[in-house]
Amino acid sequence: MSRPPTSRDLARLAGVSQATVSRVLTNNPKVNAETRARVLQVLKDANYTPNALARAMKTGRTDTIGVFMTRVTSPFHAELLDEIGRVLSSMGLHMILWNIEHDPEETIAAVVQQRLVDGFLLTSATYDSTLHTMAVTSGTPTVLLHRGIDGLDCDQVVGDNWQGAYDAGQYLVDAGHTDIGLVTLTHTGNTSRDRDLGFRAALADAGVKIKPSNVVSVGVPHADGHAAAEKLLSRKKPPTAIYTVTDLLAFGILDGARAVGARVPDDVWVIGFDNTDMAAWEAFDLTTVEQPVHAIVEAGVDLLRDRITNPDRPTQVVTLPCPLVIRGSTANRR
Amino acid sequence: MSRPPTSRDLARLAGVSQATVSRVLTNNPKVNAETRARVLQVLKDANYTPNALARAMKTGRTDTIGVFMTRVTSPFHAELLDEIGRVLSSMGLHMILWNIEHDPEETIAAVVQQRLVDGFLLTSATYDSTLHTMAVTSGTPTVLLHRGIDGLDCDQVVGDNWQGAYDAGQYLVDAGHTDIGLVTLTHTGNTSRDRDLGFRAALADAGVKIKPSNVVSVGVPHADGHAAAEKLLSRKKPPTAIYTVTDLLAFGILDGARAVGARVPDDVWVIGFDNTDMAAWEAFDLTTVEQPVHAIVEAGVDLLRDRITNPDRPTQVVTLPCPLVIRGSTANRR
DNA sequence: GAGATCTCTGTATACGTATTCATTGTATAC
DNA sequence: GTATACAATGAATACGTATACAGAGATCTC
Repeated sequence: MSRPPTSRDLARLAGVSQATVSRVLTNNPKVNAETRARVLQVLKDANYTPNALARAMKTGRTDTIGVFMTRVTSPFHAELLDEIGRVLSSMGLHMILWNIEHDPEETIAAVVQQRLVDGFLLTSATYDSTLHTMAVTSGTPTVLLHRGIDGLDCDQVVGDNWQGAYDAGQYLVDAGHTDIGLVTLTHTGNTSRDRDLGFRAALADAGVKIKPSNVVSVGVPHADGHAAAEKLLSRKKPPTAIYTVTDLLAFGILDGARAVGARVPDDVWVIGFDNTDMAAWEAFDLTTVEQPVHAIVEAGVDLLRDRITNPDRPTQVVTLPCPLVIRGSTANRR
Repeated sequence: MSRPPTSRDLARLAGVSQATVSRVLTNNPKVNAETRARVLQVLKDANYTPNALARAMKTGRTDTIGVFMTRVTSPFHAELLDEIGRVLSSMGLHMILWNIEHDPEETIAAVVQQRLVDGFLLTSATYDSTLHTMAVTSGTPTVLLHRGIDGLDCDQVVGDNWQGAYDAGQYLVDAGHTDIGLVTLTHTGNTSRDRDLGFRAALADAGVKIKPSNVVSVGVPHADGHAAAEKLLSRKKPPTAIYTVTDLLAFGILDGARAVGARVPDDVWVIGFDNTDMAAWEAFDLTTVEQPVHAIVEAGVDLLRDRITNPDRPTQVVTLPCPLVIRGSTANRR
């Protein structure tokens, strides 16, 4: 129990060379059926598992994927992480998880160089971070998931945030809303940007002006949505609908509405973005734009594995549709 | 860019032997100050990072901790994971995350043997799983976090679930409740068990009987809490308070109450367990027993690191207090 | 029946680092 | 002045695996 048995130990036990044991382990066809059977039996009896480090050092592959994420406690991110774990595991891959908030830049830079992983999944790329460029220039296979970077020569899988936001805007306009609140994020991801721009485009196309005072830029937490709602809804003439760029903010907005006594959807409609599991809870019953988490992760991991085996193929950007999911936080009242 | 530079490459560049470069890297004092400076300069210029695999193979340490968790999307687990990531990262340790639901038993067994990690943090131990025994008998340093196993010879850090539950029960009894619902979990963790037993003990000590029909056993998801609440509250004479063993179930119960038109706390009080961030949201405003996540993780990682450097010290079980946090889902009405 | 082909196995080596051992040069002691 | 300690470095090796290479039988071809 002190030292795990090595392939050499087992070779001795089976009366063959270490090379033959290794051949059995790697399913090398050039090994006699009887020999293979005998070796397999010995391996099984000894409950042997190859040393992953030695194997990785020799083959250059670790069967491990590095995942960079932020704010795991955010419902959408948790769902994304869960899905990534599920998909990687189903392919026999391990996952090392780094949190962009916690891990200092130099740690990340070191990791990118270290070849600890066969590839990276970046889920939280922002324009003011250098992580994605470090990853890409390191030559390690990398896929941007969920958040993309326009023009970056790197595989990317993103939702069609712009179109989803556009649909949400159109839905509000079609329902007759003209005084509409917009709660956006201050940070610089492509998601929040497109979810902002697409929404504005829909309103502009319909000739609906959005008042500057109806636009609030906030941080990511629930409390910020709460504060934004209080600000918007405690005005003399509050907007009749509020759209925001994440479900988490929408939950905050719903809570803020509760706090100031505004009824949803009677007094104000609320629309979020992500369609997290929680959006379907009675407490929120939130109309929201769905992100196809499963499809995004599936496609992303496929791209990554493909690139690992085929590093020189041209990069690819996959965009997946984000359908509007209508629930009780909005209601056709026209 | 194709092949990362090795210590041997840099040794040549610096005009020293590979051994000297290695000594510089490991802060070996037996190296001349000038030589060290020259080597460091070369390392820096080349932007060199040691190959983690080779280093791990030689030293037997990977600076990586394996974390086993389940249902990352559950709010409490997400918070726990986030905290674990923060603490490990602050100590320069990487984290490999496995999900007990997704990863098959044999994968886990292999991992435990592989020496891929310096130690394990198990956060979801249940009595009907064999994971913890596999980990412990493998000889790899292991700490049980959050969920413990009574009598297991293994370091453990858990909240005082029994006492927290007892306090919650006493609080309800003191407020005059006599018809109390209890929503428990069907699975076999020590957490749900103690949160059940402690609560019952408080009621028993106060001479309050708990009707069998008031006890519902469910699975973990929100929907199960929802269903349980509907069942309990749609009776002719529903209980005046419901206590449950996780916040997630409590959220479901609150939503179920909403669904059947029961007002909280006017018609029914609700108490959860965990004090997740969400419990403080207006939508729930949940009275709940706090789990000291930060302290649990901090203590657990300390124990783990201690055991890694000192494998033979006796095992230790740390129990941390779980205070009751009173919010709007209950109100003193006597 | 001799040469050729094929199947199987063992020997030797490499991955990149940390570390033991031996060696050189320098300083110290007498 | 030699003997000894010490500081600094290089050469060699080991971690455990995968694989190129070579060699030994066995089978086949004509």
